[in-house]
Amino acid sequence: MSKKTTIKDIAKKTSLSTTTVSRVLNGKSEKYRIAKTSQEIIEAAALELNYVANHFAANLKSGKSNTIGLIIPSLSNPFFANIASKINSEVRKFGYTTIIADSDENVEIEKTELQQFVSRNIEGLIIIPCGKEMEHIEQVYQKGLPMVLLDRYFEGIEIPFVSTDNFEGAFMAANLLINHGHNSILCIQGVIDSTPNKMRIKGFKQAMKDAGIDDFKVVGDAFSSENGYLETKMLLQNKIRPTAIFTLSNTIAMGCLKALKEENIRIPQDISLITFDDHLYLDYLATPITSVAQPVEIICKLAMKNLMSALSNKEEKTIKQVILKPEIKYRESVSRINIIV
Amino acid sequence: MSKKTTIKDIAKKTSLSTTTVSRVLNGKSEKYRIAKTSQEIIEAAALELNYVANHFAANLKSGKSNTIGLIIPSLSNPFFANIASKINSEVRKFGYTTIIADSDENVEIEKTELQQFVSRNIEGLIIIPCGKEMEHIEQVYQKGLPMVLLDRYFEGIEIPFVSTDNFEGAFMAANLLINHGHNSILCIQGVIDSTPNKMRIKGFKQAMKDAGIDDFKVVGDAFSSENGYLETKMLLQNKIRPTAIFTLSNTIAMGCLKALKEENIRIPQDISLITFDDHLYLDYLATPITSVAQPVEIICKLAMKNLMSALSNKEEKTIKQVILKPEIKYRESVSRINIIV
DNA sequence: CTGAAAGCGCTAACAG
DNA sequence: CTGTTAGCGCTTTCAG
Repeated sequence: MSKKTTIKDIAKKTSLSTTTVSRVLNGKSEKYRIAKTSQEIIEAAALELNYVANHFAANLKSGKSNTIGLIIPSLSNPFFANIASKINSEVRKFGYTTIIADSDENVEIEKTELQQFVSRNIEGLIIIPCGKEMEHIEQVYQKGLPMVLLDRYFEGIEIPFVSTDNFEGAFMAANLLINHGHNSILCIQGVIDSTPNKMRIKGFKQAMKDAGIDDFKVVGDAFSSENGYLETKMLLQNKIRPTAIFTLSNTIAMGCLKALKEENIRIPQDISLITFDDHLYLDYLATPITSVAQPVEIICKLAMKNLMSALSNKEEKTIKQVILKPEIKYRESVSRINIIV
Repeated sequence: MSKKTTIKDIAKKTSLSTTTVSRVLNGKSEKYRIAKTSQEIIEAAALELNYVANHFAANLKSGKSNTIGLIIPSLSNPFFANIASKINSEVRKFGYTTIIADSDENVEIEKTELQQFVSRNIEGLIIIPCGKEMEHIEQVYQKGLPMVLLDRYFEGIEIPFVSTDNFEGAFMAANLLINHGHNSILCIQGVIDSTPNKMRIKGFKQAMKDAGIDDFKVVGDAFSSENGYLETKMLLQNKIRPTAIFTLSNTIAMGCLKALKEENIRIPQDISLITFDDHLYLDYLATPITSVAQPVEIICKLAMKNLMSALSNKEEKTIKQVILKPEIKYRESVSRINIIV
């Protein structure tokens, strides 16, 4: 690898000091009233020598990395990939660069990634925690690093977050099922310890309780299609089946669908399905699936706004925890049942 | 933000030199035969003071960033998000960290991201170019930075790449259509200048030519669902319709599906559909869609192997350009037509 | 087994 | 308008 050009090289070539070169190359010519001619020769030299600033050296001195870190649980989950994409373009708008890390739903990896980020002097952090632990995150937050949690958050601590009203979403979904006459419902959940999951379960159970329904079950333990597949497969071993399934994510629904298809169970004739998280593809399925949609676009924008304000006035640690309302997307996957008494 | 602990702090606290501290903290105790006791007090102190290495300072001196850069055209495209996810975990296996950038299918952003990466002293680069230009990429390559192109590449230059035989894939798809009796075919393409797109078009046209079919058309200009949607909408304005559509990506197919659904056109009764790129969801659609599947897993693994070998022996610039065979996933979206003569 | 000293490339006082 | 000087925090000779 050919050695890189440094400002020193440029200084030598132009017979100016490194300071002047640095100033010109950082757009501070105005501020220091540097001669037009100097500017020109420096810029010409930089171009000719193919100069690329050494970000590390600059950061080491200035302490500004101009970088935002984003940790998400899984890029292969379209729900998160979509968020990553949106955050990325938002961040760019503010003149920062994003570096993305994928924790693979694994706390240990999450911890490593977090350390990586800290050691890279990132200026702000957006995290969708994998949700199993929070100490490591809180510790970094307490050090004063601006941070926003997305989607998954932790209760009872002051880290800012932007999320959806998961209780409400699940409550709405369960009630939709109930109102359609369903009274035997299976709920396939995601990561058990994660706040969104807990809230969803709470909302689900509340609806059951309010309607006086006892015949329900909660199974599963991951926001993955494997989980959805396995749980559905197991369910179908029994002769007695619920009338409806409520999956707590997109990905779980996908696995559930696969199992249902393998067993030739039709939606919604044989079983009804409703899921948390919306996605384009849900509209094109054999039976379009009714979903609880989160306002992803808004979540991302708010998170960024939140983070950027923390970035500009660091002292004032305003606690900003926002919870947005979800919305039901009615499609055709929930059938109306006539209750036989 | 509370000041960070440095090795200096640890040195002071332990009454050892920064050199020794650095060595212990970098796992070089063995190599320098450092006393067990010294190791222990240093490690204890590091833990207590909550030490996190400053990556920039380390890199500035050593020149090793331990980082691989990945540039992809769009994280919101599941095909690429999936690749990002796989690359990310492969890279971790080799003890490196990935930083991901999303060019948003925009060459200008791609150029900026590339500069960002270079200035961050990344050690290797995996790029899925947005495909419109290549000079900036080649320039970085010529400087000696290990690099592999994925999926999209450029012909006639020596940068290593791993891709699919796009000609063959499109040729196979077109022939499948032809063998099913289709003789009026619309092809909706992606980014026109990109090599995969060009090769696919070539394969498609070759098949048409071989079969003596004149009634075909190529439209569109982006690997996006909007493109698929718009082109299909426009198509449906005409009274005369093709018997089959061949979309050159997943995302295009999605948009096409949306338009078809809006106009109540059934697949495959009214029109047949085949698409490049496989995806789980294609199996669960109203009509499961036949696709040309790329061996994504293998592509990612090979790319990494390629990159890692370049990383270990930099002198030997072996040119490694590999093209893998795609595979047709037969599903139900292509109907058999009886030709009326 | 340990340490002193010399920078990596850049920026930021301070000083003209 | 420009330059000198002093580091940022770490690693790496070189020298015990």
